[in-house]
Amino acid sequence: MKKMRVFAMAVISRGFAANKRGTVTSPLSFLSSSFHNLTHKNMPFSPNPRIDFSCIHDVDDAVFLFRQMLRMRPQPCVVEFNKLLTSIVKMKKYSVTLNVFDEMRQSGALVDECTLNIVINCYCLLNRVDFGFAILGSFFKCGYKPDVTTFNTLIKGLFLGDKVVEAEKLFKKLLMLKLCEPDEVTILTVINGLCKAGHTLTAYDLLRLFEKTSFKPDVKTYSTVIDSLCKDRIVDDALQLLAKMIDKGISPNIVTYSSILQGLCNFGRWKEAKDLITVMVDHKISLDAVTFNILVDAFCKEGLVKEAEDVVEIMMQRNISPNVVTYTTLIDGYSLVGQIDKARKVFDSMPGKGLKPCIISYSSLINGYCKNGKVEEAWALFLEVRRKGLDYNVVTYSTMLHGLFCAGRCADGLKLFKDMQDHQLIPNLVTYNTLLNGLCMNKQIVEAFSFLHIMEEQGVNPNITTYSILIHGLCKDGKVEIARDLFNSLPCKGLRPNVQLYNIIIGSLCQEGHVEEAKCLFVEMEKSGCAPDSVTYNVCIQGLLKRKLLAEAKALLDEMHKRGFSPDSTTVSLFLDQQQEEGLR
DNA sequence: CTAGGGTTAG
Repeated sequence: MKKMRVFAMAVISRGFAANKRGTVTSPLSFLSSSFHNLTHKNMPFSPNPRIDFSCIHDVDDAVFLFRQMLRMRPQPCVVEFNKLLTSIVKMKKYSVTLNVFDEMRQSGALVDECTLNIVINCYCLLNRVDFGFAILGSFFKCGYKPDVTTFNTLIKGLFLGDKVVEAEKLFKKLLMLKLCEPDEVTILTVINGLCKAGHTLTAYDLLRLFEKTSFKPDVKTYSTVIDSLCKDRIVDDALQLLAKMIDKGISPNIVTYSSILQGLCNFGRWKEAKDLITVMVDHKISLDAVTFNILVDAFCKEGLVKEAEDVVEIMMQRNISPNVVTYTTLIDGYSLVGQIDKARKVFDSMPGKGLKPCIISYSSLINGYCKNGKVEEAWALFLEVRRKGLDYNVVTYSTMLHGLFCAGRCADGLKLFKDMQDHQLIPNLVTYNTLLNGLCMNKQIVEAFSFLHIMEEQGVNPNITTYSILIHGLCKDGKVEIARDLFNSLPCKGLRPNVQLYNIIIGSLCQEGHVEEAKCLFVEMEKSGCAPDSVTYNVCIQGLLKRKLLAEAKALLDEMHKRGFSPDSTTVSLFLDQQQEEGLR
């Protein structure tokens, strides 16, 4: 039935575009018009039918309409086909778009530069920029020239595929060989690509370079770099760049301000954040849902859920509806502070507000249950995802994996890991670290090391966390010697130990009685610019006390106090035990 | 609404 409706609407809009004024014309009036007018678009059955795309609601509608278009005589022009392809791209069904394109070619329908650019974009979004480049051949075959859109899309595709160097090369080639005239999208694509690849400072330099040329970066480009600087924790540089863009006469918009706001909030610079909001209001930039969600998130991350709720309240007072992201952020916030019942309540309240929990809402609540030791509830939710027809992502799986291992359910964890790959989801670094940690916690060190090799084979590079997990596992298993060797091998792998790792290894060395070596490492970590934290002092003192080295422990305790740290409860009770023993003697 | 672009959640 639905298909019929789609077709009928398409035909109706095709047929009667003419005579909108409704004037009555003499039956003979055509005699007075020229032949040119007879064939013009005012005729009832125009040679270029216009298609009504508003009837497309899902991908099936689009494909159905496409098949109808192929059969129409005269056939709709290429522009109409391009509109159709675009509608499928907007639904993120890139493979379907490519299939439709194939059918177009097989049926002999015309394609133009736009069509080919749409196809290249699909390949890029499917992470197959190589096929995108292959389409360049079609351009030449059809007698078309790739244009600035083509190159912008290919550059984006290279960045998406992590081919940063190649992307830069293509951009340079574009300039040197004058393949096309770069525009503001080109600049943004390159700068954004660099930022997202972690080369914020390169992007920053390039931006400053562009300022001096005729390629003027626009507000989007500035905003991208500002956002990246904020995420790289260099908020002050972001603020400077903000001042510079204003200097150049480019007005920051809501996006620019939101990025800065997020940067300030995330680093606890609340006062400045408040001032920024005042500036925004002065500039008549009204806060939108995204801005409010940033504030909700910032409060939640600080554990200030009450304040986060207040922000939501203010949002509603200002007639800005909290959305799925807002509530998902709250779920995450409540989960973080252990108020899992409140998290659940927020989750359950969503449908009543006309909002459907998305996969991230589920992941957040699953995470909340796992972190609060309620793995059964987490598992029930995990299964519900499938029933609701939502697609799992890597995070959902990694979260559930973490929960299962924490509950000691190793076999289930391994099964889930396999299940994830059966669902075509590719484990990332976080997944592997979760898996390794789970195995190590459950004393399956050998198994963990075998997965270390698998991850390397899969092209997932272990980071310092990966090795910290393994070293921790070895230490807990009493294999301090092997742990130390692995620790010493890290610099060769280009990895620098962090505080957490030093704490693990120093703590284990102390416990095993290698106090001298632990002390050496303590000195070494300070020399390498890695400042000891309160955990470092606690594990060291605890190790010394267990070895009955009371005097040395006391000396370290003094130093700890001088640095503004306090001993934890374990350290304190160990001290008391020791002093009691001393007193008894 | 014929093609390519920046910001929010785990």
